[in-house]
Amino acid sequence: MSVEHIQQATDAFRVFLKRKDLKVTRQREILLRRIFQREEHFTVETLEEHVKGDGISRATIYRTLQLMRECGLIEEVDLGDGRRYYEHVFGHAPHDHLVCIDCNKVFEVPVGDISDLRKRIAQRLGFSPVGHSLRIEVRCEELRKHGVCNREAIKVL
Amino acid sequence: MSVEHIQQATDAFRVFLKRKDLKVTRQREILLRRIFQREEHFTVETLEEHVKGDGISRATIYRTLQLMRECGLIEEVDLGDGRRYYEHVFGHAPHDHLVCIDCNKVFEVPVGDISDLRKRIAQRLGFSPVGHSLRIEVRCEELRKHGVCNREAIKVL
DNA sequence: GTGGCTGCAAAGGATTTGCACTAAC
DNA sequence: GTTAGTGCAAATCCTTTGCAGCCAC
Repeated sequence: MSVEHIQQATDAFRVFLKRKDLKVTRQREILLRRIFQREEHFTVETLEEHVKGDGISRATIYRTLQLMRECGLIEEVDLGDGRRYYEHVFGHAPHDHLVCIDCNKVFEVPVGDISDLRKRIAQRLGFSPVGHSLRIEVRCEELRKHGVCNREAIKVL
Repeated sequence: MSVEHIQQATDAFRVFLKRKDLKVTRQREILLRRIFQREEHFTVETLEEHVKGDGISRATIYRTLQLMRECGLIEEVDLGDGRRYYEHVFGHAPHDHLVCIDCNKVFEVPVGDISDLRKRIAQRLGFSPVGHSLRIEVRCEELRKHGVCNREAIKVL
């Protein structure tokens, strides 16, 4: 994650907070930095790991993630295992997820053609699309045949 | 839901159970019938409502839904509110969901073009697709402009 | 100083699990 | 009869909330 993107996110969050008469606190700044420094996909649990030692409670993590979502800095991701995953939005192109149900690896694919598709689908019903979440489930052929999968996940959780 | 589809589902479930040396119980048969008779989208909670009086515990519902999922009779649906929804698979064409973030109505749209798309995406990475989940978020223009939405949801939860 | 923020611990809600009893085969 | 299934209640997991003290502004 580039320094500029972290800065961009930090600024956006500060502006958002000010506009809502909310405060820029130590905890909020640290969480934002950690999220944009280290992680692509994360859960509350992994994030808590990564701020261990910074003295930030889980309650604050939940509350802060909520704010960042409202601010549009992070998004919820459905990876199909029931857990709540997030990813930050700056610094990587929008993408969808391909999840292997054999080896559980997660691959990211550019949104590409789905943009047109979702627009067509929404317009057919008279709506304007504002977002989408697409998860494609796949199986490794290698795994099925030889019991191993050598394919590297583009992003491993 | 047509009688033939209920029969088809019942048979499939029985075969599945036998093959795994599991038992065809009163509870499993009732749950299957209720699911295929009445509901398109449902949660454990609504299902529990619909078998009230049949003496089936919540634990059994959870355990049975798990089996039906393995059997391929029902699927989990992501409607984006964190709750776990299911839908049965027989008797209606595969479809995706379009969720209005203004009025919370849910519309179903035929899978159509996404089949090709997901195949292309999966094959680009060397996988075979086995399923997908697509949720498109939209806003009602009417609601935004006039504070009301007269559009009928194709399937309301 | 004021009003929002935080940590803590308790509460909530959904789902899972251990166990003794019951039912399917 | 044997083996799995069920109901119940307890346990677990994740998330939210109430409150007293703390910190940004």
